[in-house]
Amino acid sequence: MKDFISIKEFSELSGIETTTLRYWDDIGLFSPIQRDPRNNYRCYSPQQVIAANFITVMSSLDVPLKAIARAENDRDPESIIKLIENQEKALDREMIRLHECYSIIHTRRELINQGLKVDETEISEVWLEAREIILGPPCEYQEDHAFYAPFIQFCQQSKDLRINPSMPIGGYHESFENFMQAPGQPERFFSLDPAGNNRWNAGKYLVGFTRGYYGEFSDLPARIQAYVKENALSCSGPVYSMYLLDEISYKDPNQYLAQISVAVSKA
Amino acid sequence: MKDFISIKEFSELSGIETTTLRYWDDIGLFSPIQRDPRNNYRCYSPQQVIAANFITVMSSLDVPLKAIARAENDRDPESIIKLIENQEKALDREMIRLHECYSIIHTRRELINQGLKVDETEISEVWLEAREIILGPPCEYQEDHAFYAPFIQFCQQSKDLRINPSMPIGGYHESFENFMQAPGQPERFFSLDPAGNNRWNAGKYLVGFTRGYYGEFSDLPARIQAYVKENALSCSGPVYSMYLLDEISYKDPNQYLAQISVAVSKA
DNA sequence: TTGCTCCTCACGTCACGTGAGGTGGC
DNA sequence: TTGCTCCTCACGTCACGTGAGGTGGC
Repeated sequence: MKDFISIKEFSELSGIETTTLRYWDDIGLFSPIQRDPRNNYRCYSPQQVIAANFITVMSSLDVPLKAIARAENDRDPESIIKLIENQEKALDREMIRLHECYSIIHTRRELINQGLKVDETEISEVWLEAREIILGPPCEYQEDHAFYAPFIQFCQQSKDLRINPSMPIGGYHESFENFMQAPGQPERFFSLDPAGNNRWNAGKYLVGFTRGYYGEFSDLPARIQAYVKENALSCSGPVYSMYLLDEISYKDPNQYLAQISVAVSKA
Repeated sequence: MKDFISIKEFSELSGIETTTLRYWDDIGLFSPIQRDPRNNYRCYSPQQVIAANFITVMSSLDVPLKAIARAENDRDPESIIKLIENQEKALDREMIRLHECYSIIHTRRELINQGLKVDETEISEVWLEAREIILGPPCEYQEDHAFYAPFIQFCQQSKDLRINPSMPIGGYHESFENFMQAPGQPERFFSLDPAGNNRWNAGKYLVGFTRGYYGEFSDLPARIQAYVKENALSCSGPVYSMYLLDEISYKDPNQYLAQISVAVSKA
């Protein structure tokens, strides 16, 4: 008896808005099997829900309606298989992308959380776990010693390497002496990246904090040196500087929070 | 020296189109740190690439620019953390959704592939692996015996159960006798779904094919019965009917390809 | 006549993309 | 003057969402 259902019933059955169904009809993507000759109402058959759901799935995967319409237009199995195969590949890529995005924002959140918990005034010796990083090439500074040019180079390079350029970036000095000579001009830049080509080794680090704009560490280097002397430490390894709180978290550059980590051992 | 870079340089550094950068500026989401007073050119600082990349990541995750702008507007760590936390949850859900979509289109593709390889004229005994399914309630037919009403009920129910309604749907008969009495009116509907509440058991099945509209199996039931007699088989278990090729693959209902699987054992 | 569902048509929305026409410094 | 980069402004695009005004059968 009830071979046909109204647009509203079909909408409830399929979960697709009536406006969407009308739009699909307009652009020739998906139409009711007939119109009521009396009042021009759209008449859907219940089984059409199968095709409609398929379109919903493809559309929810960001396949343009035109591409779906093309396949629906020839409507032979080979076209549909091709459409699906392309989408399966796209889905694989999308999964990888989402994992990357997750790791980017998750890392960012962890840094901010750390930044909020930190006691900025204290310098302390702590054990840091290893972290994968991308270590850039040695920075080539111009006469003005500004880090703009090397910073741009590093960003450019990680973009060219198709490495994700959204991971937090920090500065690297090979030795404590080098750091003390020019704290604001790192020898290299690095980026926290699980897909890194290098690693920030686990070990004991002297960790201190300071507020201020990128590369302006105020009296922190002096405070660290004082601590080193007082406790008779030997600063063996590299120095990492990075921002736990930066322009993403604050408008005012004076609030940016830098963390300096110096690899140490008892003298 | 070069503290500022042009919109084009910033675009190349960040990988963001100049049109997008202008749009972000227009809506107050992300602006250059200043304008050149001489010609009103936008002047970006290289470090802005960090914030811009963060916006790109969030935007690529379908966070509305307005939501990003709100967080960017107060720009305190707590707002950013909330924004990220929400997005992490959304990402978890999105991953699950993508897996579901993958399984939906992959299943669909496998059915179509099977449908293309099949010898439609032959009835054969084959071993079928187990499959997870959702088995609907017994169908309640009206006087007209049409399967529209029960079909709608099944769709509605699987929608209410928040089960994915895009998996292929088929018909189920508890016994071969029941199937032979009304091949086109299944006792229940089922849906191929890895998250199913039931299963299509592994075992030996008599499998045959026929072309035609949903529920119209032509002479296939008779051919199956003839085969059963001839080979002295006993049809123990349930009968599953499903469409390998349906309205998603063909315009013409006469081309739809049904597969009937009857559980059998040697008499 | 009233209510109800449906119809078409026009315009709005979101995040840009695409010219059109104009400016400023070499 | 020419070429180049940049500017604003208007309009187009995609997949709808939102009324406005009208129709047909109870």
